[in-house]
Amino acid sequence: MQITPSHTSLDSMTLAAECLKAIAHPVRLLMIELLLDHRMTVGELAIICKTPQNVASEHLLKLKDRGLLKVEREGRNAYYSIAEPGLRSIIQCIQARFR
Amino acid sequence: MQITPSHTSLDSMTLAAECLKAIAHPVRLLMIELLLDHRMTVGELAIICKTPQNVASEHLLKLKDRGLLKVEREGRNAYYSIAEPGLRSIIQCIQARFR
DNA sequence: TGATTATATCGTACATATACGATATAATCA
DNA sequence: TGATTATATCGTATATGTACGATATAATCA
Repeated sequence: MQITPSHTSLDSMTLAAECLKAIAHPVRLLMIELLLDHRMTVGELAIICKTPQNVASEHLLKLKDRGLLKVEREGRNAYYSIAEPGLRSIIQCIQARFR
Repeated sequence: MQITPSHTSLDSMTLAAECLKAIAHPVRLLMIELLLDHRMTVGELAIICKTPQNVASEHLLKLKDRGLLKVEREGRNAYYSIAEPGLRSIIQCIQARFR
């Protein structure tokens, strides 16, 4: 009988915690929720989330750096979209609890 | 057609973000995962999570203060258990992605 | 080319989170 | 009662996160 969790257990918890920390911000949650519908530019997200352009950009880069979002550049626009499919189910859980 | 999200949208995102922040820590994630099976004392959780007693206590109090855990005192033991049922589905999503 | 637009980056001030050691509280035991 | 055990709390040093203003980069337009 195993009582003490394996090392991989705490390791995977660390990975999961890093992902959750990236999500755990009101603006970033709203961005993810919006991007689950369709890709959007930094400017669009900034306006909808009522946040300055550079702050929106920093939030999006943070999510991208952790592999949760991806970006496609077209001209001077940057379209962000979901890169991590698992986000949908997590957001669904959160919506089920907080709406 | 509504483009700008309602105030309640950002408000509910703030609530959700606070909950996620509370969860977003390797030790607290592991604690929640363990408590989904059955209640445990501070000391048991501290040993299993390989963390000092006072640190474990602080993590548990943080989760309790946000309504995610509850505590039952019996003698000099404090048994913590899940208070927020929605935790189970969130942890399941995380396990599905990070195991 | 110069102006405008979209996005990214940088430095920084401030807040929050975390871990730690020491100690307090409170129940139980010898 | 005094010692032990389980838990909680406190002060603090350090790290991390966040927002902001200013500015850089890079594409497009007149």
